[in-house]
Amino acid sequence: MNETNEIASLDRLIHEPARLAILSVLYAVKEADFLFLLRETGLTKGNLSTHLSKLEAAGYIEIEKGYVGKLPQTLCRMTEQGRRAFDDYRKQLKDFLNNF
Amino acid sequence: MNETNEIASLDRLIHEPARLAILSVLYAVKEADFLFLLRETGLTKGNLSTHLSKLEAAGYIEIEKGYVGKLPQTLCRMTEQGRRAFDDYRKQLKDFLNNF
DNA sequence: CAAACCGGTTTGCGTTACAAACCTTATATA
DNA sequence: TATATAAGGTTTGTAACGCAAACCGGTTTG
Repeated sequence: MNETNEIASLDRLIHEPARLAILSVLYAVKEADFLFLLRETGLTKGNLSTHLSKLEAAGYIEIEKGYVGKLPQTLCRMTEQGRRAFDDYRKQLKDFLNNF
Repeated sequence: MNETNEIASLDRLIHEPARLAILSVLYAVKEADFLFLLRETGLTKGNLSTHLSKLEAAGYIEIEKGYVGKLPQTLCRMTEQGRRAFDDYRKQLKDFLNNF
């Protein structure tokens, strides 16, 4: 019935600005390492690390740990599930904005 | 420079879905009492009460306590400051969505 | 071989959102 | 007249959260 009410059902995992920033990057590039995300989002390392873990736990991204030369590298990419969730989220937001 | 990065600067007081629901109602009606907001947002009483207090503390809404007959009544309306903040928030969101 | 650096993770802490419990006054019931 | 019950909110308790500082294993530099 009430459109504005549906805002309450927003996916809070995505709604968090830090995660929104991460997902925005991953949505566009399909693969990004930790340091790239760090620069792109402006988050601190600790913060980025925990947000990535949450997104992974939710099944929204995949994390692949490897090495580049002798240095560790954390590679991230969005899953199909993540892509769908992000699409849905943006649609909800768009619908919400259209009420004004 | 980076557009997606700006999502980090979203007003978190407004960004919270419960408060977003409250503000959406108040933006439209200009004056609403506690019980109306309760029905309209679907929040619990405790929750609504604390969110209203936060919005008031931020200067985004005004709260006027009075009586209707012998029953207490809490009347809420958006301030100009709140209206501007809400407008800004929506604009930021809209800009964000336009990146996709 | 110590110090600084790299790529992250974990810890500690203040803040938050939430609903249950509670409060005050008013009305209904027995 | 006691005593539930309801109305309209507020306060309390608690688990989860977001954040940056501190930390960690390994590598390179001085």
